[in-house]
Amino acid sequence: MGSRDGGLGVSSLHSGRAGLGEGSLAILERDGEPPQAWDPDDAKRARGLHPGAERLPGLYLPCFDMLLAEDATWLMKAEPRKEPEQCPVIDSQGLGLPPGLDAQVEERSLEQVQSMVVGEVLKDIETACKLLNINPDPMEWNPGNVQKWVLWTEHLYRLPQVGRAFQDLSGKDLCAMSEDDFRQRSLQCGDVLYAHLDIWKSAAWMKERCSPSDKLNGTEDLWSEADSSCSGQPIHLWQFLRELLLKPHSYGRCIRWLNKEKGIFKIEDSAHVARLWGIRKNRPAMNYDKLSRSIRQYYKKGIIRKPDVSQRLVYQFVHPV
DNA sequence: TAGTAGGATCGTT
DNA sequence: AACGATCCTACTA
Repeated sequence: MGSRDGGLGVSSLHSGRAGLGEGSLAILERDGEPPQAWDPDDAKRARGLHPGAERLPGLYLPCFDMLLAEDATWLMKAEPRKEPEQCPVIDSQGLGLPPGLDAQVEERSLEQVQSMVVGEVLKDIETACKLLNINPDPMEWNPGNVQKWVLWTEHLYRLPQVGRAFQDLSGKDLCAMSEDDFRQRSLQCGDVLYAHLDIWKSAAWMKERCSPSDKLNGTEDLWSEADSSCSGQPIHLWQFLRELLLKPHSYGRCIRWLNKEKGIFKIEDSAHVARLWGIRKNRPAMNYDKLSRSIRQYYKKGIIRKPDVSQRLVYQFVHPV
């Protein structure tokens, strides 16, 4: 699968920008804010479905252009294709550099941003794999994995519920579906799910390119951990909570540190955390009542306790990292 | 009303 | 046996 068009529908990847913009890239766009609630108009604007509508200034990053780069060493020398002036972070105006140098500085800075962005995307996928216990490559998913991924994405980005629209589909089926197929199954968020799946497909495609021969490549580390955890032991609740806490830009809306050094955290959205745990454990009936009972079992095991000053929905890891 | 605490029981690994 | 899910009663903010 060495060619660009090899097997994963790469030619469709450019439509994936919307997913990036609403997901992992949100950290760059919104400075640490967690993903925003789904808004059909936003989604359509970002996807350019309204040709006349302006894109929000600085929101577009040519991530997928980079994922498509011929050279797998793109992390070091990816070439920006267009619109560098739209980069949200870089502003070399006013540095007083000559025009040529100015453009070079801008390009180098853009490369750094691109590397950061792709790195974040890969880390997010790695975390999701760990939390969901699924393979990073959608082609490997069984129908249960697909269902998990759909549910997870739906809850993480607060999309409208798709119900059983994607039931009984394998990962291969899913990957073979067009954007229109997605829309037919879910009118409201089929296109957004399609965009998110595109990101996963691209990441798996990159992994395919970078391994197994290129072990020294920087992206390899990102995946090896995910691989080991996917095939490993069932995750414990306290590990699950810790994973969520380590990704504040994705999960900060439902759980966050109050004092990371002391291991004190607060569950901001008890129902949401319980739902995510339920998805992870294939327990649709999971709720906070049951989840909190499990947390309380940790008291006597010395894993989690209530802080000295007890507060509602606030717990403390006995042994902070 | 929602969260807290902990006993009891059951299923899975 | 460990772990967590489920159901329960009593209590609390």
